[in-house]
Amino acid sequence: MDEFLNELNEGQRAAVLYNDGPLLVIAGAGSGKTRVITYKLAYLLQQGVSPYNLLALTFTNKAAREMKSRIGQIVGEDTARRIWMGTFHSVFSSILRRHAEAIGFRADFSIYDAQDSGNLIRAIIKEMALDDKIYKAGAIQAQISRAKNALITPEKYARSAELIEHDNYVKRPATAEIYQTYWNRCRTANTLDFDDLLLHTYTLFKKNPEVLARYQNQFQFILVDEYQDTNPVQHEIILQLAATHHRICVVGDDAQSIYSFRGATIGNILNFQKTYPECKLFKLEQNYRSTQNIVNAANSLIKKNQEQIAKTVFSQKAVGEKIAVLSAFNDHEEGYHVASLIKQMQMRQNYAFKDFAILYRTNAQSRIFEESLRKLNIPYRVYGGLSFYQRKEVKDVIAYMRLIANPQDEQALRRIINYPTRGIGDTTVSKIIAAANAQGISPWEVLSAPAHHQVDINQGTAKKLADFKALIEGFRKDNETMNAYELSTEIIRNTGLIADLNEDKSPEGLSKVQNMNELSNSLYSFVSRRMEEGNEAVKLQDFLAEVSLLTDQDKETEADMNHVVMTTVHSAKGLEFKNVFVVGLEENLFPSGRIYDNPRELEEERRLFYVAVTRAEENLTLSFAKNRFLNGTTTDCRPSRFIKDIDPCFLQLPASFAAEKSVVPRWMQKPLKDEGMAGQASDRELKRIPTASNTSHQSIGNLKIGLAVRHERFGKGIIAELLGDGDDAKAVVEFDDNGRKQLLLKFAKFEVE
DNA sequence: GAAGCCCACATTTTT
DNA sequence: TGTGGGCTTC
Repeated sequence: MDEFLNELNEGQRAAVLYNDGPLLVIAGAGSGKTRVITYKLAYLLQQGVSPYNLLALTFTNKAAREMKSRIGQIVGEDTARRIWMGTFHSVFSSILRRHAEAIGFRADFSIYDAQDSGNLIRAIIKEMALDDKIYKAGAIQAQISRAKNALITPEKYARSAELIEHDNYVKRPATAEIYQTYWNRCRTANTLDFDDLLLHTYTLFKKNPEVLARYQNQFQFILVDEYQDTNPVQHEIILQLAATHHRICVVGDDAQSIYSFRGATIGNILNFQKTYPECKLFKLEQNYRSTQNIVNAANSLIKKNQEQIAKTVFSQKAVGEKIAVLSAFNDHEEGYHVASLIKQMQMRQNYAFKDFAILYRTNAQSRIFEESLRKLNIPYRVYGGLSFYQRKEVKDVIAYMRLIANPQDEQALRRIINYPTRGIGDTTVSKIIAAANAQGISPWEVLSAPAHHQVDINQGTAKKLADFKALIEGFRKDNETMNAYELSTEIIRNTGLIADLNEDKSPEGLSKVQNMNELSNSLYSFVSRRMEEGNEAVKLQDFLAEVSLLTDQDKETEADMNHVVMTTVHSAKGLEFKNVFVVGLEENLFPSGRIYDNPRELEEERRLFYVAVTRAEENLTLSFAKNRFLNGTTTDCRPSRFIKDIDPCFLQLPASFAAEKSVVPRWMQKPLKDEGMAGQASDRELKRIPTASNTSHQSIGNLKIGLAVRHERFGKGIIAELLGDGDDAKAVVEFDDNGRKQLLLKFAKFEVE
């Protein structure tokens, strides 16, 4: 049964077998980190440790789930399921629910997501009559989050000379007061935000030694994944829990620390050996993912950073191809190059579409690649952007659930008190909130008995409030007997939510209905899964506890997907692809233009690029454009310094690509402003051909007259005419439902049916 | 209360 | 360019 240990290399095995004290496992990119973690936990279980005594913290629910299932294959599902494994937030939120009273909350507290926090902060700024041009909600929110991550409560904040000075300096002296108000309001609303889940855990342990002792005793062995991305509170909680036995294993790669903007401190991993002087260090340096060229190029790149733990990552795979560098005249050409290369490699080298990824620094860059891929009929999927759980229609349903579970929830109340419309306007809501604030109670309490709380409203409004209250109370009653799925069905039907959406016949409206159905399905599977696991009554509260901490990353991926993946480098962490295109490698884009000359941030950007480079297994292509349309204007761009950071012996500017460039269809190019610009373009083999406007064509690119297309807004249609060239190229489409429209190809959002 | 208009704004986002 | 928020108007 120990044979799984044979599947490990020497370094991995050593890291798995050592469990007598603190250990730091530095796991280079592609070095089999997950394997080490899963085998270590499996090994401990085999050694007779109870799953109940193991705590494993991951950064996504998905990672936890995958690891559990792999451990399950070695030691059995039942055992694996009992391990305390999950994200910091999910593990500690369940601990907090057990001890909610100790921190002054009730066990049914709700969780504010970033949007809820932002809305509340915006409301507070408004209530305090501060200038929202100076007091930007986002900036205040970030400041509060930073404070919480650094264990600074509002009281501490107000006492910190340094912080006060900082706020005065940035002309936001009221920040401390906003923080305090925000804190109080969360308390009244019986809600915690993401940062609170950690900060209150820390406080719970600090103020209640007997509670801490219980968990110290329970968690005999603690393992933390992605340690390079932990923040100070997380680090402190780990120290608290491991204080008695020091059986703590942290795993990570300092070279892949890319979340400092969210409070992560690379110092946690860099200084781990100082925190625990008796700590053993294990380095996993063999990369099983990428060719030698890619690994060596990545090494040469990361060497430019100062802050790092020395390591020598190596690959024993083939030397492989050199890293291709593509230069494009502009962003559109870059899109075309990448798309046509993908098509070419897919056809000639037998790659599947899912073997390709396009990675960029900012989400906004995806659009042009979408256009280019669509034009070449390449299936793709864009990851990132607005997540499922952040969609309005989904959040609305969840807001009802939250209010039912916890009527004090101010943000949930605000969201739905007048949606669907029931005649309770802003004036009334403001009165209620003002009264609630004045009396230090929740808006729900005021709303429940307006007359008793000095709210001056007319009879009509009072009736409407009473009806709303009755609606929610009715659901609360249902919640006593129904399971989460049944109740959600009631909510969707009886509030008029679905009726409201059904009014909207536009494609957007349809997709909202679909999303609501998807949410309903997810409730159904949640309830059935929990019942299979032996729970009898699966309540709304159970679903909420989980759903508040879910992200799109946690959604199951379709098994039969075969599409090019497009995503930001941040979200690509942990993924791997045979062929990777890292695009937009220009100064002020990657590295971001916002870092100015801050060397720390430059190093983080470089690590980000390192993450991008190390996603590739076989082929890596870097591309940049000389001109790019950014924030509403065309700007000149220079190639990123990061390209020069890679030792040139691993790079290649292949001449063969030059031939491709002349094939760029004119309608994919941006028009050149004048001959001078055209001259600049000539070295890119981009010939300018005088454009005749509105010439009729039989076909442009893959578009032909008579072809069926589907437009995002206008629906299905047939191409009737193709006109013009370059930027002026248009398709005249006869839509089934919307008649004849002339669409500029440059912008047109349609795909070939 | 909803639609329409104007203006400011524009990294990254595992929870 | 595009989006989201706030304000105006009916």
